[in-house]
Amino acid sequence: MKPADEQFEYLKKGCVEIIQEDELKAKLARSVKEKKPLKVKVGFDPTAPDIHLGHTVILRKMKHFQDLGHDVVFLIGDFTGLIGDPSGRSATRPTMTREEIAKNAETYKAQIFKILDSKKTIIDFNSRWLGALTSYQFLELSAKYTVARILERDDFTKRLKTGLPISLHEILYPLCQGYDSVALRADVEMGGTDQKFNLLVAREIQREYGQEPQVIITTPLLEGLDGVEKMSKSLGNYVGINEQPKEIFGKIMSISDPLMFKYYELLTDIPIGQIARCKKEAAESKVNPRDLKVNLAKSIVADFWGKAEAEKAAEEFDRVHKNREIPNEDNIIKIVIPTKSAKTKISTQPLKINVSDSIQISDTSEIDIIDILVNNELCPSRGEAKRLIRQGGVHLDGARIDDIALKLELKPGKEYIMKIGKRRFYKLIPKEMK
RNA sequence: GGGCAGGUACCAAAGUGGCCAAAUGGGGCGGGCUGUAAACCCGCUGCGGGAACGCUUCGGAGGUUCGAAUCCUUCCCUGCCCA
Repeated sequence: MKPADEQFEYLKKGCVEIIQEDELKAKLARSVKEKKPLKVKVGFDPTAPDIHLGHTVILRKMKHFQDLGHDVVFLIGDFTGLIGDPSGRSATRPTMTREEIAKNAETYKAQIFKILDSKKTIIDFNSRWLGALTSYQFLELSAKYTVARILERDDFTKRLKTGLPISLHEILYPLCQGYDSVALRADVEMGGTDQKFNLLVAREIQREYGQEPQVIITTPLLEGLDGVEKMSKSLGNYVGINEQPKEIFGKIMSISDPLMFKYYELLTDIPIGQIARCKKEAAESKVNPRDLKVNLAKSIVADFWGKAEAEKAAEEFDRVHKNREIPNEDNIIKIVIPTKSAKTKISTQPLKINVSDSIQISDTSEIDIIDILVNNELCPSRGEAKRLIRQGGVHLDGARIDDIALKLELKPGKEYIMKIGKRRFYKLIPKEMK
């Protein structure tokens, strides 16, 4: 094990706040002396098994603890998730079954080990102890804190002021999270800066239960693609780490220039000094910001998919967006269009084929363009399909389609490339049916 | 328990008997432009038919009316004040 002060410096990098620094130093020193690893707790919501770049900031920090030989607990808040997170709006959470939770946990595992060490990570569920509390014990827990102190929370105060509802169970949320730390005997808990309140409550709760309070470490919140809100799945401004390379690449390319530098800081290992230099050169037009963004996108894709995939994604992006060409074969979704030869007599009944092949067969081999769009779920409704065509968003083999009543005559054996919008490509494959 | 204010489309928010499929903003989508899926500009944004039109929408259920998001009854939900 490394000396305590060395560990401290390593861990401090990239954190927003450590409460208290001295306590962490003391804990590290004791850990070295007694050869006993620290227990580091980080909680995750069971309902969002899509890990995105925002999560990776803290996952990287967890990895650092692992590298230093400490025990990292990846805590899935299946109990707290059920009672609802106060930061969520008013939407009632659907009750999750045990199976769903287990399934989400598996999804987590499949993703987090792209960053964390699977051998060293302890995965736990807080329903294990919170679910086991008797109502008597639960009351006991709620007696440890006061309403006024809970309402100090900025989030609650705001809601109170603006007249938004706060449910009782939301008030209990921080207490439950605090009890997690008691149950785990956590030495350290990490979370985003938005978690600071909950993390602090946990310290109090631990004291109440006669434990040494945990050190809390907050990590920066990553802004989402919009550059305004924090990255979250529900806001749709996120990049999932399980997304396809070209998707990750494209999403990164869509961020604004100022945001790009923040991402450089939080999502790459490039030293701060070098980032500052790039920023300066971009401002002086010595470097094309686009190139910097390409490098960032490549670096992020490479983290999850490797260098080769990153290069491929970059080439693909250029092909489609810079040069306006047709994407690589692998990135075109293939749609089989059933047709029939004009001679064959056929009933007007739609044939039962595979779901994706649900085109209705017409009496001639002509097919309405709108049918193709709607029946294959490329558009949610006929109205929208028409709108799309009217606005010039549909191309077939490079030619813009401008007639909403257009009937296509697709010949079996040939293939057609259909483009919807700027970046959706489909290959239509007519197939003769008996 | 009493009083008051509210519940409108994906979200926020106008609309208080016909001109309301419902202003506006955000979001989303399409087009243009661009180093970019950025910024900016333009357009579209309930469903169905090519438009005229029809159908389903304004918390739920009933009712008044030729006609209701708008009026009445009742129920559910939210906030504030009083107890």
